[in-house]
Amino acid sequence: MMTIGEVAAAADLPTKTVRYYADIGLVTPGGRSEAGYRLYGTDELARLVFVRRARSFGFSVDACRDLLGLYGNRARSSRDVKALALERLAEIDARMAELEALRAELARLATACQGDDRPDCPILETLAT
Amino acid sequence: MMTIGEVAAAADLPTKTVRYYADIGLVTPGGRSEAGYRLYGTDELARLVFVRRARSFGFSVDACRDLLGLYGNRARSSRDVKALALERLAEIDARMAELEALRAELARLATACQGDDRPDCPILETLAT
DNA sequence: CGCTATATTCCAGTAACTGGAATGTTTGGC
DNA sequence: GCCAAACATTCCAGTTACTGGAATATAGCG
Repeated sequence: MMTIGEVAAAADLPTKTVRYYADIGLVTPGGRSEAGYRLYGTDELARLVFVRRARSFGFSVDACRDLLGLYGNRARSSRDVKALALERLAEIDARMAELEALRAELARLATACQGDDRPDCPILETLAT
Repeated sequence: MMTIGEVAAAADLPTKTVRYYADIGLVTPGGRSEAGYRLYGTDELARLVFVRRARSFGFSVDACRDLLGLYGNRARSSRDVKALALERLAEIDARMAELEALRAELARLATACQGDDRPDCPILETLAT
């Protein structure tokens, strides 16, 4: 059994985050010491690492909850996992399209702007009208 | 002079948002009615529209504050405006690169996943190890 | 006058933590 | 055996940019 600091180091997560995950019931400690310290086993460590990876893929904490459920379910179907991944993929695509449009317009404006001492600026003009 | 509802409609912003902008000192009303109602003139309306546009370009509220300062400053240099735009552009680029990498990896995993009744799933395996 | 729409302030919640304070526990050295 | 350092606990507040709702006051119309 590891204390929170040990498991946090092992999972490469801030201690604060591990405590937060415990608070919201995402990854709860295996038990508590007599003094009330959270104690984690290798199971919980694996779950913490799993969550860190899933979060790095941009899955929300709620999606991580779902993924963890599937992770720990031997009777799962890969269909359900794939569905979550495709959902996240769609989110990414939507966001990228949005950013791309924004980027193009902003780049156009920045190019049109002289960027000198004078006050005239197509960027401000566009925002104003 | 317009009441908050009127100016919000004219600026195409929720009333709540206009009040919020007043609270944080981003766009303050020109004055108050005897009863304490916020009153806005065409100047403030223009500023609200300006902020809505800048926000839609993804500028943070703080960046909007800077942009508004330049907008209302006849002695500004377009260099300063352009700098803010380029900064935002760099943010967008960074975010897009991040999303692109994420998307590629996630798409790879999703493709490798059968998505059937069986539990075997390379997505979960990747997250777990 | 009364009804309805609109205004006010204040409080709480969102997402996912992060920082800090006040306090309790464990551990290692001397 | 004691003390200090390191680590743990809980709780509160702050972050971003709003949004929803409650309790209350005002305005405009018939």
